[in-house]
Amino acid sequence: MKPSGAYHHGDLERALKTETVRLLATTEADAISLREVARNVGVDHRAAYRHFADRETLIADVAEDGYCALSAQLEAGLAKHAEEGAVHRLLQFARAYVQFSLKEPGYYRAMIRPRLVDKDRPADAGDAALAILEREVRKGIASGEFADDDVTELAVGLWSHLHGLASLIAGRRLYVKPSIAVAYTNRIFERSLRGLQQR
Amino acid sequence: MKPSGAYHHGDLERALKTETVRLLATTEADAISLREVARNVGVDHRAAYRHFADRETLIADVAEDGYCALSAQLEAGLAKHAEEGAVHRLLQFARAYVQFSLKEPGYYRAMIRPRLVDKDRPADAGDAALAILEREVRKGIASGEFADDDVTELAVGLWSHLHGLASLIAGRRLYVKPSIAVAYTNRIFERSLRGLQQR
DNA sequence: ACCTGAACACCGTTCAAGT
DNA sequence: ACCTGAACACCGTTCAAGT
Repeated sequence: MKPSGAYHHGDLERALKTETVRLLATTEADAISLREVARNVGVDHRAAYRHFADRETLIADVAEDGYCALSAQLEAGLAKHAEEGAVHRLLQFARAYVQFSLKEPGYYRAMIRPRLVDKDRPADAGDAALAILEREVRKGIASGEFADDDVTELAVGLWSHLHGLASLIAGRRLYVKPSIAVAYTNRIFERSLRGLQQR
Repeated sequence: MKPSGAYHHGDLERALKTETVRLLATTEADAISLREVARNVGVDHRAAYRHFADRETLIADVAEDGYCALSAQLEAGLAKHAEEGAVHRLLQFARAYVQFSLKEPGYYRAMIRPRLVDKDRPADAGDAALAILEREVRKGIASGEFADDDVTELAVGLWSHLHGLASLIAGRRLYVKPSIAVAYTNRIFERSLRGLQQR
């Protein structure tokens, strides 16, 4: 909190997004207000409109940042398993995804928010993260580990399963002890993955 | 809309829930207000507090009704496949689940809402729907169709996958042409299910 | 029992004005 | 450019009062 009357001097956009993530870590998106975010940053709430079109855009921008961070984590994890087969790499992908959802609940909650409208949106960071998954699935088909089905359909299948698991936990609709959550979800994902394999 | 000044005469609780479902069919939960629901029903917004503790409870009660309706649909579908094996029955389960989410987006949106707190809640209608899935999985293990793993873990795995698929669609984060949505999600679920099978 | 008048402390958002 | 004073039309919720 800053003394009022002073300018924010610095990256207000960054500060507002960071505070939003901080609040989202413990609360759902509809329970936080633009005014509260601005108040906590020490700025009049109308200052936010200089950086974001509206409340929804603020959260959408946070989600975008979150998807970028997730992609980075996914790639970092995969880089450590460069020599492994597709199954191993996808299990690593799942581990990184779930870990991200647990360690960054603020970002994750923004990322899984329902979209209010299906607008003609340009490809976003969420698509980029899904593209990583598609790439790995494609490798698995090329290596003969997976059956030669539609790549997008396979990727969407795995993506939706991870989304389902992590969002049930993030939305408090499924309780899994945090200490075992990664192992638990990985066993489930592993079984799901088995269904893709060549037999 | 009724002329103001008159009593609602009738089941106001039912009327408020029905209107909430109607609004949720096209809008997200945080975009509808208790005042709007009451206004559309032709009643002062404070009348709602006679029936629901607060706005959140209204939506939670709608969700509860939705889970009851879903359970009924699931059982009705399964009843038509009484003689089939567990795999077939679970595919029927998946079809009924996805169909419900598509035909009743208002109920479904209420059902998948994040919980605001993890309170010590009594077993609810959502647990009952999951219990149906557990029962079917148990049958599959008993018949030797599925490997003898932890029943709850297997059921949570399938449940989360259906939830992930249907909620991505309901939340407009995944677009699937409505005409092929059931077939599409069923293929994905079938693959996931394959991972549970004895080999 | 069921409903509302009046009121409170909040929202998101806009416009015109300050530095 | 970046920020705010004043204002508007909304919220959710409570309390005391009407039929």
